[in-house]
Amino acid sequence: MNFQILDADYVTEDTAPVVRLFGRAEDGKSVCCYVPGFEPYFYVNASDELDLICKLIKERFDVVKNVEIVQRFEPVGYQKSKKSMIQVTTYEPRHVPEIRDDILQIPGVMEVYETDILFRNRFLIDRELHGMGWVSVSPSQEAHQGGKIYCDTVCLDRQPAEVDKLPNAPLKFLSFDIECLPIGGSMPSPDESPVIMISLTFAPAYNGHDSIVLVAKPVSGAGPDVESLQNEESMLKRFFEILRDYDPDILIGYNINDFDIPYISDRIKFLADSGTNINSGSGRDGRPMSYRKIGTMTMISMAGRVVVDVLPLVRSQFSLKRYTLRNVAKELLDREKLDVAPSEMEDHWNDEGEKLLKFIDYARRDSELAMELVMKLQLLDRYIAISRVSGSLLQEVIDGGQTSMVENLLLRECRIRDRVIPPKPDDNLVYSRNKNSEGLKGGEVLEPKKGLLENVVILDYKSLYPTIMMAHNLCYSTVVEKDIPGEGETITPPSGGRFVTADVSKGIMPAILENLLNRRIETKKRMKDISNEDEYKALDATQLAMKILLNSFYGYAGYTRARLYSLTLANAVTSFGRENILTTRSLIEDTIHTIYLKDGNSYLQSEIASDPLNKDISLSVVYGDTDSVFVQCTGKTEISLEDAELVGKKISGIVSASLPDPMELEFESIAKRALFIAKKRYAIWVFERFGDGWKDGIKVKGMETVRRDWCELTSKTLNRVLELVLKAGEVEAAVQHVRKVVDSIRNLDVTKDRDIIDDLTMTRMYSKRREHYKNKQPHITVAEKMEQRTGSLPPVGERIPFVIIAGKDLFVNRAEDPEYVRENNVPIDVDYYVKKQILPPVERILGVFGVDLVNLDYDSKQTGLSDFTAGPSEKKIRRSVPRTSDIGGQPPNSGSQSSLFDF
DNA sequence: GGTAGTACCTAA
DNA sequence: TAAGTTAGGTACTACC
Repeated sequence: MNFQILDADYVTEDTAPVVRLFGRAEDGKSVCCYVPGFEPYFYVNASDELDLICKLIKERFDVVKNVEIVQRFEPVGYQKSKKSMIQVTTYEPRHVPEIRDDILQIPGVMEVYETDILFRNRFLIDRELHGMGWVSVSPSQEAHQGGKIYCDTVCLDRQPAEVDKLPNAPLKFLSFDIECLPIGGSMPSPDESPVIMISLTFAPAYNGHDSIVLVAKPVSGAGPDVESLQNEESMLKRFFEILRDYDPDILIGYNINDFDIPYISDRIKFLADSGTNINSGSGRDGRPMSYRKIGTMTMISMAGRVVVDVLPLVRSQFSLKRYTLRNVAKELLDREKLDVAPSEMEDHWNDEGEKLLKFIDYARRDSELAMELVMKLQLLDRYIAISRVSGSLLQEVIDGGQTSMVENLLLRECRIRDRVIPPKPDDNLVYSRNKNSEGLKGGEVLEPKKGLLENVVILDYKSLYPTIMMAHNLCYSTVVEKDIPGEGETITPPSGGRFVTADVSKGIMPAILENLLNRRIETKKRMKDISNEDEYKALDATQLAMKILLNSFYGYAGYTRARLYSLTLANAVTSFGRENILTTRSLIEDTIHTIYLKDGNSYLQSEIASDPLNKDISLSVVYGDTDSVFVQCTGKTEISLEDAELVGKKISGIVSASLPDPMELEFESIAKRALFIAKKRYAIWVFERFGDGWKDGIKVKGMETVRRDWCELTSKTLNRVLELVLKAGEVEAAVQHVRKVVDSIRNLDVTKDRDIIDDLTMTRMYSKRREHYKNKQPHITVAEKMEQRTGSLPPVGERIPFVIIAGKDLFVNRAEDPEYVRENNVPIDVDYYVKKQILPPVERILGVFGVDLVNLDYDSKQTGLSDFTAGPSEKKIRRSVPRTSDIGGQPPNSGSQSSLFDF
């Protein structure tokens, strides 16, 4: 039988650990496989007298089952040979952390290694199994008789082996959402407010239901997808009954980690304290779900299943102004969330008819939306692929950061190469690392040639940092710290330090990266001749996972909480990167200099005889950031996209040939027009190959249109300006447009059109606890105002919307909650929006063309606009445009979404 | 009026 | 048992 590993843990039977692998089989059955015979261990590094220390450990600690002297490399530094170390095996996994500190106290003991690897991970790593990987268990084994297990199949196997299989098992997804009845309209609390409804959405369907809403009171006139229960107690019981019966692999919800799951858990505890016991068993081992608060995060665990809170996933993958389910559903699914306002809940709940039915349907929508987000946006595919490639369990990949996956890969490769890994650094070590961490320098950003440019070829380095590590054999295992290699056997990066060459000793990290890179290329190749859509998607997710993993190693090396932290290594990588982009620039400008085009081919001067019919194009690097170069092409005649493409490919070929393998400068795209405002701020009209033709679009980087702390009005106005300037070259039309916008704001009657508030709303993240703010911030003032009004402060991490209202006070004090402004007809600070939100960003763009700011605004007391003049750098030209003239081409937006500013 | 310090968000 | 990294622009405020 084959099944896919969803989760793993262990139980103790007769003082010996037995690993449990939970999963879903090909035939759809859920499986729990018991694996006995795997033992916990760790390493001890001591000076001399290993035999004596072995004996001491064995005598002193009765939880030690065995000690053995083994040969291993130390974690960091090039070493010519392995070292004798002690491998200590204990009876139970918990014994490892129990004795490690005492062992460190033994005279002669210097370090302990791998003392904090979770047992389930230790098992997966050593047996070369992977999260979400397929394993085969032989059919001959007897069923295991352990505990109360909610699985279709319970089996026993000492040696489950991984099998190669791409598609996922027929996984079952259950999405849920709870509704609580707030007492007096305030935030519900588990020891006061009952859970009144639970909505469930199933994929695939459960007994013919796609969704069910459980209601904790009698309901009449509801459809078949509503289950009415007598009271809260029987509803909660029913919820867990369905959960166990449906037996989902993935439990989904929106904000369930921080709300629904802790709420249910606490509510059950509260009910139990008042004498009502509910079987809340929900894991595959029949135990309840549990949660722990770690810092600001809540960690959920449920044996055998994976808990997926959609909120953090959406947060990390989409840049949105707000992450309420309402806004996310609207932005990403184009779906409306249905809501009963908290103040009306009680009224709806106490109703017997239509209002109650409406409430029920509204509740249903929430679990449907969470499910839809996961399915339609394929939110899990990438995590499943990362789990399979890195080996970490899916739950860890979803909850954790890059650390767990990088460490998982490192542990696997190091184990094969007999190299041990240190434990996570303690607070003191982290502190001392942080103190010195100013020593890590990053990428090089070239000063852009500001202004409007034409024919800019864009090239970038493919996976720059990973390829640098491979090319120069940069690794923890190659850095020279302990043993001294021979003459000429080392590489010295621009940042200093020394690394042995791959000929002397191939680095572990370069090996991992090379493997990932090659597999990614192979996966991409396979994608080309595959017609099955699911398989294509799985391969695509796999190649993306490999890309993510490739790019995670550099950051890990410079991360102060990493087990393996090396400033020398991280600095080596970035210093090669900086050197590289600078060399690339001079190679392009000084060595290549000009490219000659003839009959659809490109040549260097040395490759071609001078001929007046040739098209010569001279090159200039106008911008570059870390791994990219923007090359402006100038010629005596018009340069076509095809010409620019030839140039780009020629540059790519020449530069790549000059680089060590596998570094590669890739031709990316062509900017027909490009506008550079500052470092990290530009807009380009970009063309990319699309089959035989070209696909074009405007790409904006860093400017206000892509920033969430500017209002929508700014984005819309700026986008229009950029489009006019870049695509049509129509500066005048752009000026005209801005005037029209300014005019509209100046004449705004906010009391009449309250929808405009949406366009004037800015958002900022409430990023740290209030007491840590040294200065007042607009969004924090709003958060405080909201606290006064509703009694609760928004949680840290939430994005807070605000508008600026009229008044004489300081800016920060005039920030106000948009909802409050809408409801109370609070006047908006029109002048702020014109002078601070529209004009400065617009001027940064139009200033390039000599348009002066004063000509874009007029004082509200004046009746009209004066003519505007060119700026000091340009010739004075009259570019007056009648205010009433039409812009043309862009019909005004109509329909319910329209706004005053959609010109 | 210039400038230092804080905060935020983005590029890579 | 929380968390990959640095570079860089812009706005606001307090302060000289």
